[in-house]
Amino acid sequence: MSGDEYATVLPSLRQRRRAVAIQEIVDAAESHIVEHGLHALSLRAVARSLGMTVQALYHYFPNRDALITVLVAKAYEDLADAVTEAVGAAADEPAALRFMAAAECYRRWAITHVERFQLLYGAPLRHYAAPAEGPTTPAMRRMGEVFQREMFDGFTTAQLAAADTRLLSPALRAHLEPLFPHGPETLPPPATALLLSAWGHMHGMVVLEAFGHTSFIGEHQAEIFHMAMRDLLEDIHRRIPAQPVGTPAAT
Amino acid sequence: MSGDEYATVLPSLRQRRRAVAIQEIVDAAESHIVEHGLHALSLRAVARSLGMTVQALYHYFPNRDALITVLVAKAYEDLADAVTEAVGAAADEPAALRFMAAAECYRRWAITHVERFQLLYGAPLRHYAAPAEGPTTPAMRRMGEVFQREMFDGFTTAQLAAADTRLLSPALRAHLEPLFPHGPETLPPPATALLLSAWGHMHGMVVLEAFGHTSFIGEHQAEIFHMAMRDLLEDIHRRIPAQPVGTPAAT
DNA sequence: TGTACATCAGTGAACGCGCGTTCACTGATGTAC
DNA sequence: TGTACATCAGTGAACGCGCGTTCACTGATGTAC
Repeated sequence: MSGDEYATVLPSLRQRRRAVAIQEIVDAAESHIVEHGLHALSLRAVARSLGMTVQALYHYFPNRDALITVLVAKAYEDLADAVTEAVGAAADEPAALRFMAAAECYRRWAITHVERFQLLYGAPLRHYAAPAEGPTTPAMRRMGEVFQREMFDGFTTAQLAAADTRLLSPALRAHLEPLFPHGPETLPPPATALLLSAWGHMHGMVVLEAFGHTSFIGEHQAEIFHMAMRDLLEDIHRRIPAQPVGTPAAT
Repeated sequence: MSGDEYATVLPSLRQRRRAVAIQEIVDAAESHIVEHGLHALSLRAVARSLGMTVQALYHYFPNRDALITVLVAKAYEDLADAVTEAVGAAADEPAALRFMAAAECYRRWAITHVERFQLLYGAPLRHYAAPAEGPTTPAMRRMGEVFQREMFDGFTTAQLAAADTRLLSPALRAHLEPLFPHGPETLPPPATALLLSAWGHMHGMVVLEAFGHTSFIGEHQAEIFHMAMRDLLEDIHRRIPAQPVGTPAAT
């Protein structure tokens, strides 16, 4: 191995400083959002809180939207990480409890990071248009797969394919079919529909609470959410037909 | 009746002009939101589209927030009106269909008026803080009562009070008890919890669709929403115990 | 190892923009007598 | 009915603000020979 090759592997002083600087900018931007609200986010504000001039930021991000794109991506990652970790921490529990842990974590993350949650699920930003990167971001997909796994744990693909969601139109079936490839298997359309409904349910309760529309419930939000999620899981399981005798269930 | 009293009843020319002007300003603001997005709303923009100077607006609204407050209130009213009307149009149908009509209408209004829906349920606006006017605005309450009526149609208060939502903590029961006075009766806490869960479910699916987070489903959003709402109603009814023999059901 | 050149991080100065809000003023509408 | 005054809708001019972005420049870091 020659020195040249080292050069391509070991980052130079400049490269390391650059990485650090980018990290600092992103961190400062997040702190600024948390402290002053999403609407107050601007390149100038970030530069100010770093003790730099605005122009310097243009060495790291070509424009404001590029910074926001990074913030959005990171927020998705952090949320997905939190949910994944919550499920991991409950790995020894039954699937129902793992699902509850994931849901509670989704809620807690949203409540704790309202501003960043807003960044993800509030109204689209001022002039910012997210770069279309396929149906969902990788992080969203990751999180979706966690919920999918815990919600449908113990059911075979055949069972899921037979889940009662009344007449799924053939067109809808065909559309959902390829959406969720998941390891070797595919999530059958009826289960995809149930998953979307469940996501909507969870997300709706969380978004109403996080954005202050259910403040009249006061401190009992957690309890109502918990109850709703437990019922949700139960109702979904009720819509999946029982295991035909002799067929082994998936893990 | 003297002329003086007429004067207090019949609006003067100035008063009529003023009413018209206010109406025009509000309309222009709404059009502007629809055409240029919520983020672009400003007094100057509204004045511009009316061919006025900004300062003139200050004769009608003390500041920007006052205009926004009116827009928010009107959006709530319009949404509640739409839902009420949709239910009215299905007055002859069974309650389940009336509920579906209400839900579909909620969704349709949100999709059709994304920007105004954003005004209500997106992230809170820039520096705007809604004037706290009790737990909910009258319009929200009105809409809530419509959903409540159709969801729980045919069940007695006693039945609703016995709805299965597992252990509602005594504190939560006590908190929910006085929240929804409704005619002579009160909505029992378990039913309130179910109503909130249902609202979250409906709202979540709508908000995800309206803000573009489920675009990968394409044109089948309506079908999935419909299915989810039908299942929701069924599941909620399943959680309300059957009528004890001999007790007449409420209408 | 030293030297010439390229790359990069940062600054100072400036651009043009749209914003909410205030002030002093004019002319029309309304009111008291 | 006419007159004096008060109220109100609107304008012109201006305020100070924060914003994204560009340009020309300096000094430090990296690279080729």
